[in-house]
Amino acid sequence: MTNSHIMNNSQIIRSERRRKEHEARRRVILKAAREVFFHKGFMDATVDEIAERCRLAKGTIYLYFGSKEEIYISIMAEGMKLLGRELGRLKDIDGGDGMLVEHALSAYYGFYLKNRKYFRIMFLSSQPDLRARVSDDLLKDCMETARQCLGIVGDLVRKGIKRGIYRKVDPWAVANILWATVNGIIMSYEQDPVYREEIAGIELEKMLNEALGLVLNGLRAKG
Amino acid sequence: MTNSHIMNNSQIIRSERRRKEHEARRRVILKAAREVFFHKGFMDATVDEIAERCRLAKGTIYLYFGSKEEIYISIMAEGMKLLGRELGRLKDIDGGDGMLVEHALSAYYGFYLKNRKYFRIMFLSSQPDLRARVSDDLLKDCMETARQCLGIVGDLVRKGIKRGIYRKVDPWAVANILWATVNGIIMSYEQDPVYREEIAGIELEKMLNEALGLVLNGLRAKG
DNA sequence: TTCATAATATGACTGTTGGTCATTATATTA
DNA sequence: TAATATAATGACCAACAGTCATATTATGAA
Repeated sequence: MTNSHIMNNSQIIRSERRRKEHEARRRVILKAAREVFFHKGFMDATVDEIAERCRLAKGTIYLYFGSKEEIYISIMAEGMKLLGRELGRLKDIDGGDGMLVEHALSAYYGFYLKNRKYFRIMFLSSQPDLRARVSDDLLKDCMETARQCLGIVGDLVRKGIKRGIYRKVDPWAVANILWATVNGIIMSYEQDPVYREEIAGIELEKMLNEALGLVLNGLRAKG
Repeated sequence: MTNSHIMNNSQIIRSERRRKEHEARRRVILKAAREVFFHKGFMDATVDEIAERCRLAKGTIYLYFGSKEEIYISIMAEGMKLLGRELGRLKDIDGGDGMLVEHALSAYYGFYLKNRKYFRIMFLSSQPDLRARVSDDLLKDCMETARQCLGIVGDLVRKGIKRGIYRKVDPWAVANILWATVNGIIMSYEQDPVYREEIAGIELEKMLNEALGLVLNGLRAKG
């Protein structure tokens, strides 16, 4: 008696292969989508162009993703994981040179320079009408990655407090504030680089450093 | 001999009336658009619905605005002028109580509570594909208003430096940093209030206060 | 008042695009 | 080899931004 729910060995192998093929297709689609979205932005990109670029029919795309928005946010999820890996390297920084949060900012800024385009997605992802067309699972996944990134920054702050470099603050709150500050400044500059330089008259890197300086000054334990 | 370029008195009066009627129509359209955009967001709103709401034909809308995006950003421009007026009240605060930047944050937060929806537009307006469909004049107008708002904050910082409350910093840079910080934090919370509370576990107002506290601590002259 | 002309408004129409689904092609298993 | 399950296709549909030929209204002269 064979129960339809129980698979034999070769069936397991096969279904495993299926899963991998499915993953591979997904990646192929995402690669094409990344190129198109990075080049055109969400609004001007079309699913047809993504399909064309990876030589699949449009219908096939929708076998792998629920909506244009779902593809878009999946790319953001990728980007956040990339950032997470970069920040992960900071885990065993010990702050012996008195620098802790500085390394986090530096890593984040480095990531920005190499992966500017992901930030556009991040900023657009705050729009509720876009989020409405993205699955809860994917959104949760993004949030979890964000939480991990924030956790790394928070740990650095915690380390600094233990070492007496920083005042006794809520590391978690400070991590969130640092994160938001940097994003806010980057958003200001993304807004429109031309006008922005006119308005602020200060280069992004200098502005970030000034901001960090200010916050750090407030953060540092009084000598 | 009458030159077609020269108008007599009644013609001038009439053309003046025309101009006012044109302005009035614009306002009517903007009011309807604001309602629709605030309710549905940019992507889910339709120009047809805006037209319906102000009882005009769609074609008429396009006599007054160049694109859906132009309407959207016009609403943002309105919002920024509103904010400018709120901040304008701070101009003759003298800081006798040792509070300067605090008032700016308080005013900005108050504006946010009353006019949340404008922030969604602000965050979306950083997308280049959207900006591409907005006239340069309108974008310049927005930037000018932003500059004025920042100027007010910058003046408060300058005042604080003169009074010896704050360290000698670049008031303009600090104004930009404060502005960006608050926007960054608000964006974090707009991202998704539910998840965000889960992640940060801290209320927006508390977070803003902590951020201000940190920055102010770095800003304050050492007693 | 009447008619000609200019200014303004209209909504049917067009092209584009996100998403669907009946059909076709391919792989698997008996 | 035939039957069945799985995956891919692209013609099709509905929705929507934006257009433009036509209709309506206001203006000014006679």
